[in-house]
Amino acid sequence: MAVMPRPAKPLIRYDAVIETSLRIIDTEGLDAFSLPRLARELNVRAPSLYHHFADKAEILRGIARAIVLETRLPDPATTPTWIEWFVGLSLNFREVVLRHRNAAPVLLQFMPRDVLIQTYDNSARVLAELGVPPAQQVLLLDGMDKLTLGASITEAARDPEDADQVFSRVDPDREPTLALAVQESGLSPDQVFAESIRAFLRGAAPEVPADAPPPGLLLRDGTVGDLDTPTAS
Amino acid sequence: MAVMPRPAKPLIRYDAVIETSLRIIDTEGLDAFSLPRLARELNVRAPSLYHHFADKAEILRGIARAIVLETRLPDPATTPTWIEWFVGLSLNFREVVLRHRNAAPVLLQFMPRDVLIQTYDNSARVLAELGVPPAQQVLLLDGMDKLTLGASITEAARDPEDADQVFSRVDPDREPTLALAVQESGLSPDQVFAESIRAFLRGAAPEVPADAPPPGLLLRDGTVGDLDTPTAS
DNA sequence: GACGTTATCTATGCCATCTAGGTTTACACC
DNA sequence: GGTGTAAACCTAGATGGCATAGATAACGTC
Repeated sequence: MAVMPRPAKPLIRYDAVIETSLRIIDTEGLDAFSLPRLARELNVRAPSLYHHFADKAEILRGIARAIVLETRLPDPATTPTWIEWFVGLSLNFREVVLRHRNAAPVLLQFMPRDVLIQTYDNSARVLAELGVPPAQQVLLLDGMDKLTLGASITEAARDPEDADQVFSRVDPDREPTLALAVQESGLSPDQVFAESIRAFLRGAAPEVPADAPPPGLLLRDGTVGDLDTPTAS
Repeated sequence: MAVMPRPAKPLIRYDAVIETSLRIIDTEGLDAFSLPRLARELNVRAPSLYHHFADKAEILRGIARAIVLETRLPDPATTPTWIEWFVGLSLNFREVVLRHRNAAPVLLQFMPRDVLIQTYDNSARVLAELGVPPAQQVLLLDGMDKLTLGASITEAARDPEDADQVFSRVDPDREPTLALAVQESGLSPDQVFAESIRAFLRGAAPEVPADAPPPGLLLRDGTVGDLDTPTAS
């Protein structure tokens, strides 16, 4: 049995590393994800990874990027109004984050700015088409961004046990008003989130008719960004 | 020089541990915070900390709690409307998080539910006083929560270099619409955030007059929760 | 004053990230 | 087709973090 210092074909591919990493995090949790653990999955030794990545952070960056790129843009043809188009986009993003809830801290730390900027520009064009003046577009984009990111990341970080309740562990004795509100509401977290987006858009762009259709022309494809190899920042 | 197994007075106090930890994280970053580093600051050996805390996570929990408890409630007497009272509360929280921006990941992972629940109940009473029906209170509270948390945590995680811009690193060539929007806006992140809260509240509670004063009666003190020792969950 | 409890210590185990340096194969070039 | 250089893996090990085990001395109580 000879040693094995350089294989005929490379054993380590960028995409496979990211995919495998994400699978480990999804199934075993973020704490279980280590370079030895990843290397074992790839039938390779841990230090070999340093030939392809400068450090662990670079792998985590790739993971964050892959997650965000899973987000799909809604089809304007099937969304009745511009508000519902944005609601669909926000719900899609939230769903992607919750699908990889164990990676939420990674996403927070390595949020890929360039990918998001592309989406924002896309959305800014949608708003411009609707007649929203440029200065106001910032408010709408930033607010939706913060609302969506906040909802996705905090819900992902929560105990999955009580993910079906909007507010969990409310004591009716010590917090009677809140307990009553939760009881009366009867909405799921998804519904509350969607309704939050609608409320924000109504309040932030009252001059745009709520039943205006989404302008579908300028959307290029179904994904949030291009899937090329990550551009160096 | 004799060994020193039990001092006349305990060298390690809970509050001092949390304070010192937070100071290290604030000044040197989260990566620099380790038990040996903390112990050195307290003139003590690292394993001694395990006599007061079960593990490192328990210290981090204390840190997260201390941060949230720094948030002060606005004085209803000096806020003209109910909307501005909530804007003030949200701005206060955001300011606290940004003051400890290095601890944002800790805050995300160890968000002290019980403290927040108290604040929500407090806010629910404010809304009830304003005539908002219970079922709608959930939408308002949850939306503000997500907006505030999202804005605070994502802004804290950003590079402080470009914290003065709402969207940073926008390329006018590749993202012309967004670049124009940012240029025309001229608002600081604080202003955009405050305006987002206002927009959301207008959209989510259109039936409450925007100029209604804040009901100040039922607020107990100036802090978000009581400062007692942390209750076991 | 004896004795259990408390709060520190030293020593050590285990595991993670990352670096150093070696070895073999692939590939470009003459 | 031989030869040099770079690519892609390996083993070994340095460093440092979290956590446990067990020893020791002061305190408080009876």
